[in-house]
Amino acid sequence: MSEEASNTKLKILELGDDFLRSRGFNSFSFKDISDELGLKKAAVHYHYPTKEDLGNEIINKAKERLKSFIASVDGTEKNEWQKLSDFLEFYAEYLQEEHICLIGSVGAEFYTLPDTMQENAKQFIASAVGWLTDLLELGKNKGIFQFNGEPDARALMILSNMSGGLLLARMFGDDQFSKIINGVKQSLMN
Amino acid sequence: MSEEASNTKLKILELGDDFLRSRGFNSFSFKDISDELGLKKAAVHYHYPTKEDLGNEIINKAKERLKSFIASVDGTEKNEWQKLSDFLEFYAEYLQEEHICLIGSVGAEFYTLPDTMQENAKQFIASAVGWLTDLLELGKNKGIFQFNGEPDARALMILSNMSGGLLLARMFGDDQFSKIINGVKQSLMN
DNA sequence: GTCTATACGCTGATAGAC
DNA sequence: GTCTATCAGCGTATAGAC
Repeated sequence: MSEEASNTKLKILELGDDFLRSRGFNSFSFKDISDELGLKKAAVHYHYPTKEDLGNEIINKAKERLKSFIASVDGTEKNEWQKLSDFLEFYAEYLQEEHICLIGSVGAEFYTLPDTMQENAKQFIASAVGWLTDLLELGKNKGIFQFNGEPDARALMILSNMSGGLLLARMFGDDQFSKIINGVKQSLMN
Repeated sequence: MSEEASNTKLKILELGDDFLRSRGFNSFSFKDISDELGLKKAAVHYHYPTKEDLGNEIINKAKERLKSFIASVDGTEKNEWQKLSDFLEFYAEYLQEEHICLIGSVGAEFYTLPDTMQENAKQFIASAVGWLTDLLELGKNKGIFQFNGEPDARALMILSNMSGGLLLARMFGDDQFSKIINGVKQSLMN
């Protein structure tokens, strides 16, 4: 039935997302996906004709995840400090599945990816930078954050801490990522 | 003659290093290398029997580069601030060749790599963390750096800034990396 | 929606001639 | 040291049956 069909499509997408962020785009294949789901490669191609299609849907899904996060946090009474803390936790959760974020997975192979994926990923990450920049600026104006320099430079620093931190955690353990999160928070207090 | 032979071997190594840090380990092939050098795949296999061999030599070369950097800086009158500044510049130079560092390139595909490469990369990056930690500790004790928290947490933060910053620079331009470098310096002054 | 069958180039790797 | 030849397997992708 059509419900199961769309269930397959969703499973493919989720598995693709898993593979992308655990191995990299060029290190998984449609066969990996079909094997894991107990079907044939052709079935995967039915749902996502090309790997580029799948890749873009994975990025689109990440955009939605970010949108959901923002909605879940901006529509509340939380102050800027709590929102930032939630944002950092959003990244920390990746560790549970041994994932890195799209900055790392897409960035490392950036020049090998189809143009549409490069553009799509840029948009996604730019919106994260934008939201974080606004948060930092507002929080600084309110006196909740203390830091020198421009909010957008700080946003880039924090995102590099998150993306780079997830990479380092793979080699040196999750506790190293915790140190980075604590360091980021500390850097906004003093 | 044997000089040209070892020249080929060196060219393969340098090209492999270039490919690894611009595309990723699973996104270049022996054919890419042989094509670029105007020879056949078999010739590449003669110098590096397996891709794993080549990969490990690339990492070994990175170890030497780091060693050279440290030697060039620790054997001088430079103070800790200047050494740190040189270290950050060491990363900034990657931008000229559109490279990322090994934390990014190896980290993103970490679980797909042979065990020997994973171990080798860990060693390399651990030694960078170690040197930077010592530098930060010494500089803090001398009053050259001002920061809260442990030196090793700071070292991880700075390395995540560098590795993540190189990834972000691919998407948003080299000037974004400059902002991060300035931010890192600022974070050690206030 | 999923299957079989097929296409064809690329992959890492080896054997043996020059 | 480099070559030709060859290998088995995998890569993305398509055509057409069920």
